[in-house]
Amino acid sequence: MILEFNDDLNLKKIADSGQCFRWEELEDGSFRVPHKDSCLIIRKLTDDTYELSCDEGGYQRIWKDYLDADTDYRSIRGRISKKKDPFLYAAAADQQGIRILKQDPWEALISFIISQNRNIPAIKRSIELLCEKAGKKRKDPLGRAYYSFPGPEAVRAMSDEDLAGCRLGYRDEYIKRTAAAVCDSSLDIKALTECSEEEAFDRLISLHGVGKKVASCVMLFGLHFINAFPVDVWVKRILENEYPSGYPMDDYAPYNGIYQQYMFAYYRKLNE
DNA sequence: AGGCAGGCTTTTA
DNA sequence: TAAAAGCCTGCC
Repeated sequence: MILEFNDDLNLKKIADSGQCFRWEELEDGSFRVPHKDSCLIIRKLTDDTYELSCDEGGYQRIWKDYLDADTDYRSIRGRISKKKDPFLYAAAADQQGIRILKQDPWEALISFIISQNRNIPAIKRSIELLCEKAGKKRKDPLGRAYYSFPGPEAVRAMSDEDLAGCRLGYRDEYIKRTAAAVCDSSLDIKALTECSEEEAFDRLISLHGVGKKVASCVMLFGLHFINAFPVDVWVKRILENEYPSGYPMDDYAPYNGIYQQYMFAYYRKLNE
């Protein structure tokens, strides 16, 4: 189908933003986007039209929500004052096109446990290995093979050898225990989306291997609490270097997560 | 209570 | 060799 889309949407920027790790750019500039049991091929045609491999029904049912299409990112960017906050203003201008995807919470949880203390290429590699070893082999809309993200049972059933083959290092124990916690319902993933922000945070950090940073990422990218504000090494530097007298977190509620993402992507680019 | 040091696997640059 | 979208334990 051809999709008319008049708000911010830059596929390349989203793919590089560090919020998702399995988007793949194809030769023609389109992107392969796996999500749950589905896979979308999406390509930009003009400023506000895109070619999608799904039909209208599939878009309404799956991808509209995944792309957070009902949120007006342009107006959220428009709330930033150039005068009061030139750094954030510059970041948002440069990173215009980023959206916060509504990813699968389980995938976000495992992905961000894997992410700790590693750079993005290494994260992508481990996740790809995990999918190859425990996911299901599927075909994308172009008929090419890819692997789905394995569910909790599939991860729990992995042999130590297969898990070690994902090059997770000390994190393999975290992954194993988290999969077990979800399987035996000591963590109810589905309930997380329905509880308060505070409650969701508390439940997440109670997991072995999940601290404040990873929990915040799961909240922002998996549970779509767009006010969650993950502080990693880059954001820490931003707060120290650009906001020595304090960051106006309260003024930016409830959009702190979106603004964090602009700053994160922008600052990384500046320091590459 | 809350902060700090050291260790942890592996990859990347 | 240092750093990487950190967390855990132990210590104060």
